[in-house]
Formats: sequence, structure tokens, C-alpha cells
Amino acid sequence: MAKALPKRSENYSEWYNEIVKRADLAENSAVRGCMVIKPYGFAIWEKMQRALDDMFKATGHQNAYFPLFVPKSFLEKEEEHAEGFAKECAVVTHYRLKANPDGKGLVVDPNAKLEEELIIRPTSETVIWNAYKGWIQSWRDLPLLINQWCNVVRWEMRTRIFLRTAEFLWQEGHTAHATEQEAVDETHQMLGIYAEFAEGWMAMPVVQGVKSESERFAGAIETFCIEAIMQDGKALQAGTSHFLGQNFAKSFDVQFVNKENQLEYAWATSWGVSTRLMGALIMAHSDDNGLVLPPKLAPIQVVIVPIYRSPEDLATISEKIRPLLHELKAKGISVKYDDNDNQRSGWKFAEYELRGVPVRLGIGMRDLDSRAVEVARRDLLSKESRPINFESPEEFAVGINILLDEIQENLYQRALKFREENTFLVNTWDEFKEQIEKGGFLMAHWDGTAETEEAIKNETKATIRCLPLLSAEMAGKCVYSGKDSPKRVVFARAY
RNA sequence: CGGGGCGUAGCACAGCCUGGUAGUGCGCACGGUUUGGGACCGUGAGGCCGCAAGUUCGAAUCUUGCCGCCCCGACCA
Repeated sequence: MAKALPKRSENYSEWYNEIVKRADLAENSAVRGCMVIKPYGFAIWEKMQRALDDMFKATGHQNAYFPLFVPKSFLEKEEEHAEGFAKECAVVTHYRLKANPDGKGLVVDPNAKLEEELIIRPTSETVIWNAYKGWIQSWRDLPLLINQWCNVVRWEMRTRIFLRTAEFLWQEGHTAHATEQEAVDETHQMLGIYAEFAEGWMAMPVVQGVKSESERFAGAIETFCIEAIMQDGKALQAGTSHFLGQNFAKSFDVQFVNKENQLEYAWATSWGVSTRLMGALIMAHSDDNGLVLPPKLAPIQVVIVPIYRSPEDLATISEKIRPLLHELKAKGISVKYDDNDNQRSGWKFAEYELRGVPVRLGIGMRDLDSRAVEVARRDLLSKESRPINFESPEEFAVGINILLDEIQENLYQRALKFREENTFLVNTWDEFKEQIEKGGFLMAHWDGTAETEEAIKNETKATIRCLPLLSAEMAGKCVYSGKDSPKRVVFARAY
């Protein structure tokens, strides 16, 4: 028997790493800080992409593709942006290798030095706004609503699979608008889409809010985010949407003629989510038996495991469930019939549990006789026997569809309850220091200064996750300095 | 970059202290018995013991250097 997973309560990060490995989602590669996303993990990412992409398209965005390389001079143009990213850039300096004159292998050819270094994009504002200069002349060219799916590289000192890797996959939307209001509206719209995706598809409740100045994206006027709570009480930033003002338009000289025939700089937004969402998904729902996937993102929603002794029995079961398979597929359910003879049923039960398949159907000879199917749900780890007409299983399939919806809803409600139970109103500095050690979201007053924010971070490792958009405005006194505060903000330790 | 740890079969590790035939478990291959919650027995394949130099009759084991990885910090729009 294979070893049990480490328990969440005993070693959360080891539990996380083991799930990623054992559920066959991804593995660390030979390349420092970079992961290999395996087929099962990538299938989940593809489902995320599909759902998000549909939402982007439905709100008028189009996909495009821009270069991997950013000339250093581009990155330099927006000062804050450059400063923010400078410390984590991979830089291409040469374009050729040659045989090592001193022996074996290859060396960089010193004669092949690039005139200008190329940065492997950590984000694409600069390349994209450089291109936009040629695309935008008139107010009629706006808004420009573009998204790209790609990889980016940020040379982080310490990496964690899915949560912070040197290279990661993401989408980055970059829009240009004729008015400030339109750009602000876009920023909010995309934040709303992220929240809708997180809650509706990932079954993960999020707090929508705005970042404090020190947590703001380099080069942005305002950064909005969705913040989720993980099962260990730490926060995870799950998506960001930035209002960039005219900063990049000015840096890249993107001007248009407005309706009054005056030259004006374009207004910008950018927004992104990444493969970090995979980490969020794992940590939001999974348990000590392995991954738990919400049905809407599960590559396999229903697995059917035949239970048999002889090859004849297997053939009988396979034949008998054919209408059921057909009916489930017709309902748009992604179903796998695992008739692999190399593993026993008990092994399969454990394996699909580890992989988070929402619903498992067990069918053996005695079920055929009694016209029943064992239905197991992953979220509750419960089993029940459900009647079925094997010849015309429509009714049964409808029931499975309803069950998938129930599981999706249950996961969301469970995660929401967890967040509520781990969100605390904190009024004194002593309470704050005590609670932060236990984890969770701390709703506390803050005087709005970077000094206080910094001091709290240094003393407790807690950061301001966001100033929530939806909150009853209640003035109070800063939990640290005692100065006036207009409303509570969310503090937490974060990934 | 600072602190700690580790490199031995595909994976996880023992052996090293005290130098002398390279081992265990999982996995893999084949055969058989099994099969309603990770089966069992038998047989077998698989190793530059991270790399290099040194000590020695002899090095996985001792010494030195190098390389790589992991964990804890610093860093993290």
C-alpha cells in the first residue's frame, strides 16, 4: 500500500507539495525554479483558460500575441515600472554559442554580444504599449481591448510549485481607452470577472479590494485585487486588475485625436491571472485524502469503476453500462470508464480520490442484478446506492448532473464558511499580534500611512491584503498607531 | 548572500563512525493465485555510490576542492 499523504494539520506545505506530486499535476523540472505541468494538471489549467477566455470574449476582448523579449530600453521608459521589475529579470546578452576552445562543451561566443540586451518579459506593458503607438491615432481606434495568453519569467529567489515559479503561464489583458472613466470602468469590470470566475468556477470565495500604495503594481495608479484565504489561514492574491492612468501612454507617446480634435494621451488598464490559480484551487478545497476539484474545472467529472472477477464479468459490465456512458456524455458530463485490467478496483478508488474526481460510480455484478449503482462523492467522501435502469438511464443521468451542481455549490459554501470562521475583527494591537499567529483575515483599522504598514509587516509578517471594496464604512482608530482610520482593511500573512 | 541539510538503481532511503562481495522498500518485467477500499507468492532486470584530486595494497566509506539540489532567512509588481 502506498504511503498516506502528510496531514494538513501537521505539515501544510509538505501536504501541498505531495498533492501536487501524487495527483500528477506537476513536478519540479531540472531547470531551477521552473515546473513541468503534467497532462492532468494542464487539463485543469485548460479548463480555467477556456472559462476565462469565454468571459473575456463576451466582454469584447480579443486575443493577440506579443514578443517574449523586451528590449532593455523599453523597460526603462516607465520609471516606476522599471524599478519594480529590475531585480527579477532574466537577461539575454548573446545570440550565439561556440565549441569550447579549451575542451569539451559549448561556451558563449564573446563576439556574439547583443548591441542591446533583451529582457525575457516579466510582464508586457512596455512591448504592448510600444506597439499600440502605431495602432492608435483617433478616438475611433478606441477602446482597444486586447488579451494575450503567454508565459512570463520573474527571477524569484525562492520558488514554490504553482504559487511562485520563475516561469509561469498567465493571461495579461492590456486595454487602451479614450477617457479616464472608461479605463476605470474596465478595471472594475475585469476585477468583477475574476471574482466571478474564482467563486463560480473555482468555488473559492474572494475579497475584492484595492491595494495599498506599497503593494501597488509598479507603474499603476491603482491596483485592484481578489484575495482568497487558504486552509492554513494564509492569504493568496488570486488576480489583479490595474488602472494605469496615462503613465504608459506618456512613456511610449501614445496619443490620439479626440472628438474635439485635440491630442490626448490614451488611458490604460492591465489585468492578469496566472497558473498560481492552480495552487489556490488545490489549497482551497483539498483534504488529507488528496485533491478535491470543483466539478466545473475537473477534467474528469465522473469516473466509472467496474468491479469484477472474471474477464466475462467485465465484458458484461462494459456492455451493460454503454447506454449510461452515452447518456452522461450527451449531458455534457466528462466521464471516464476505467476498465483498465492492470489495477484492482480498490486501487482505482484511492487513485481517483487522490486526483479529486468529484463523482465515482462503482458497478459490479451484484449491482447489475439489483439495478443499482454505488455513487460516491469526493467532497463528502460519502457513498450511496442509487437505483438505475441500465437500458434507459436518462433519469439516473439527470440525477448525476444535479449531483455535480450540488458538489460545486457545497464546495463554495464550505469554503465561504471557512473564510467567515477565519475572519476576525481585531481592535487592539495585542489582539492583533495574538491572532496573526493563528492565521486568518484580520479586519483592523489602519491609519493609512506606509510607515505603519511597514512597521506592522516587520513586527508580524502580516501585510495589508487589500482595502475591501464592499464594507460598511465605519471610522475607528488605527490598531497600531491609534490615529484615525476611515475603515477596516484586511491584514493577513500571505503566500 | 547568511544559516542548516542532502547527493548511493526510475523513486524513497540504509550502508560511511570503525576502508575489504553495494543493500532494503516501492516501482518495473515474467509466471501463478487473487479481485466490492491502495492484494499476495515466486523469479528476474536494473548502479561511474554527484564530479575531480589525494591518502591507502584496497575508497560509497577517510581528506581537500568543485558542482548540484532542498529547507530556513534576506527578496517577492
